[in-house]
Amino acid sequence: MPNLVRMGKRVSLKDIAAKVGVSTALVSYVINGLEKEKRVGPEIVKKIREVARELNYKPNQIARSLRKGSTNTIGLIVADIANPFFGQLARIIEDEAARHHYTVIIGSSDENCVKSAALIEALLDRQVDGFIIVPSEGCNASIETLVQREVPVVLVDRFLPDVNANYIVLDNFKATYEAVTHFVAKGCERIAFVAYQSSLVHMQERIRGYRQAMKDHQLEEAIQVKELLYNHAKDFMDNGVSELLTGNQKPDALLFATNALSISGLYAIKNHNIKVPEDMAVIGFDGNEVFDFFYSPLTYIEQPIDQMGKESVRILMEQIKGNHQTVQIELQHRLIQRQSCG
Amino acid sequence: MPNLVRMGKRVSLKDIAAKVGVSTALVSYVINGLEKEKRVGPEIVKKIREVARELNYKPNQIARSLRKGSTNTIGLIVADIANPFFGQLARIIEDEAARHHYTVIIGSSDENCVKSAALIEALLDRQVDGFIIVPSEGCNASIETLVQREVPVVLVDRFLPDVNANYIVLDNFKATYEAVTHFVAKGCERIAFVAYQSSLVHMQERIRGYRQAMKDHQLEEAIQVKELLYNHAKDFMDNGVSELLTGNQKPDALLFATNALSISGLYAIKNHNIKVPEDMAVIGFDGNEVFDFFYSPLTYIEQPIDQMGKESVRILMEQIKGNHQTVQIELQHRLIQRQSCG
DNA sequence: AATATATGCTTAAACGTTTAACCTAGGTAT
DNA sequence: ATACCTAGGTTAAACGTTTAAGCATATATT
Repeated sequence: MPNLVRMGKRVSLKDIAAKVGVSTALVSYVINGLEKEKRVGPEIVKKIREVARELNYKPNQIARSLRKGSTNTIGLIVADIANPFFGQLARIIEDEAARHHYTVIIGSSDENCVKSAALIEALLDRQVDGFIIVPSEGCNASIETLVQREVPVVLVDRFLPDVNANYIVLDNFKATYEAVTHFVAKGCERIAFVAYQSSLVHMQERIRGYRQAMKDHQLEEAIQVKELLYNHAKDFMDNGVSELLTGNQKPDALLFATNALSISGLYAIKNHNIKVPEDMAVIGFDGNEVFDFFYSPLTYIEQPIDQMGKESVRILMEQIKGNHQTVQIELQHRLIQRQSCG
Repeated sequence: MPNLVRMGKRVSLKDIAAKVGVSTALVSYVINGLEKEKRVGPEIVKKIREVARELNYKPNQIARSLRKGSTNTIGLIVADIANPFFGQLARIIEDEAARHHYTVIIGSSDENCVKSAALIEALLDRQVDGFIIVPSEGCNASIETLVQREVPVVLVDRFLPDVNANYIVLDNFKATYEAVTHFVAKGCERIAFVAYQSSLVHMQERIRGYRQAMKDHQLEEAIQVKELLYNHAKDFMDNGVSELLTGNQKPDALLFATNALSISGLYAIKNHNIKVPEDMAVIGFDGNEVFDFFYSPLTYIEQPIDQMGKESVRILMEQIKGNHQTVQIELQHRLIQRQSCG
């Protein structure tokens, strides 16, 4: 109630109808550009347009949504909107959705499947027309439910192998595979991989790509994967790296599996006064411009984030329109060479 | 229509009412925990609860919003959600709003007042209950309109001097003032300031703080402010800095007015092989962890972004509840000392 | 015995749209 | 004259809630 009092009541179809002296139906037709189809008289059309402008009429989307059963809103669930990777992605999705006259509601799951499920619930209650989701570990059930209920969903950045949902992801296997190959070309042999401990495919694929490449380059015995916990990555990174550096298998190259890991890792490297690339070559994942500030600018695997964002919206729009073919896309990375590999 | 077909129709109050054999009113009361107040019989209460759970009933927030006239949604307009500063801010606001059972819809204005106005319109059409806005240059009119209409608004990061709206911002004057003072303490004399060309108070205050500090330290004749255009900052930064470095007033210290400017600036500095802090001391605004990667980790002015986010939500909630006292808050910065000032 | 009070439930309007169905008057074709 | 269209409108239901108002019945008060 307070809103109505405060905001002096917004003008509705009824107000226009009253002022023009017609029914709300006619006004609705005109507002929605159906005047031909619904055969509204030309003078009336003109009058309605005038009055609508005069009263500064804006349709109430809530009412429209209730009636139409669709809200022109999509829910976007990312791991953390404060993470620049997801921030960029969100921005692209926001713009692309706007082009389709859709609004985006963003939620951060913190890679936590309980939070993720709660977000999905909340967004469903708000009747979003579809979802773009960066799925967390263990959220198979809630995504599966969405798919079952035929709620339009597109997974992005990662997918769930046992859920038959649409997705658009990077070819992660190839990405790390080529990173290792690049290291090898630069003469590295003891290449270690710092990843998150996660059953999610994107991480598993990155690990698999690393392993396979190591094998294919006859470096199988030098394989060394550090899997850190998401929540404790920062705390353990220092120890993790120390361990790596004091072990009997001291690596000459380090591959980081994500943006955040690169940041933490570079800190550790800096603190340990390790020289890049002389003592150790480094490649990161999802690099961004700031990594150029590292004294030896970081060579990194670039994801086609723009394409990922745009396509995810495109696919979702298709699904919302009723196209039920599941779409599953793998995009290719680009290796951006700087100076951290010599 | 397609939604209803696809999603197999969500269960409504009516469905529960029918199954239990009561009116929807009773169900509504029970769902909303008004069974005491509205004197619903204990067995009926139990039955309704059971059936609700059994049918997995979730209230339709759209319908509720239409009826109640409030959506439990707030609109957040930032310059660019892909910018980490705003990403962090958005994240804090998201979490804080969730604690109050509010959902946030984020829009990016690109510092463009037309876009900003369009976003405000779109969010109003969606009947948001209030706004948190990072105002762009020239958007006074649209904000003023909101205030006039008594739509709850809180400006954040910046405010508009001729609009009497709630705001929570940094004491920008003091921030740059103390940065200059810090430079002076480190022995710098020819301190230059790289800012955006903008009439917005936050920028003007930063410039004023710089100027005043320079005056107060008897360095008035060394005052040098470079004001760059938002859209061309990256392009011009290089030239701008070159100019600075070849001019007859070559500075021995550089103060950047924002995060983005620091990034561009550090690039230029790196490209020009300028030694920090020997050749030039540097202080940034809104520094974040990645600046530690610069070969000489950046000393920066830290904004209490957490407090800014939380308080903005708190103030907005007050306003939505009907408290019409305008609240205007200035927060204090912290100077984080690293190595870029010697 | 009459009246008040409490209890437990129903009715129906309202929020602002959309839209199928219906109505009316004039004009055309037969 | 009859039937039939067409143009231009109205009516009212529906979307899913919330909530004021009303209606019984039973119990308590005088």
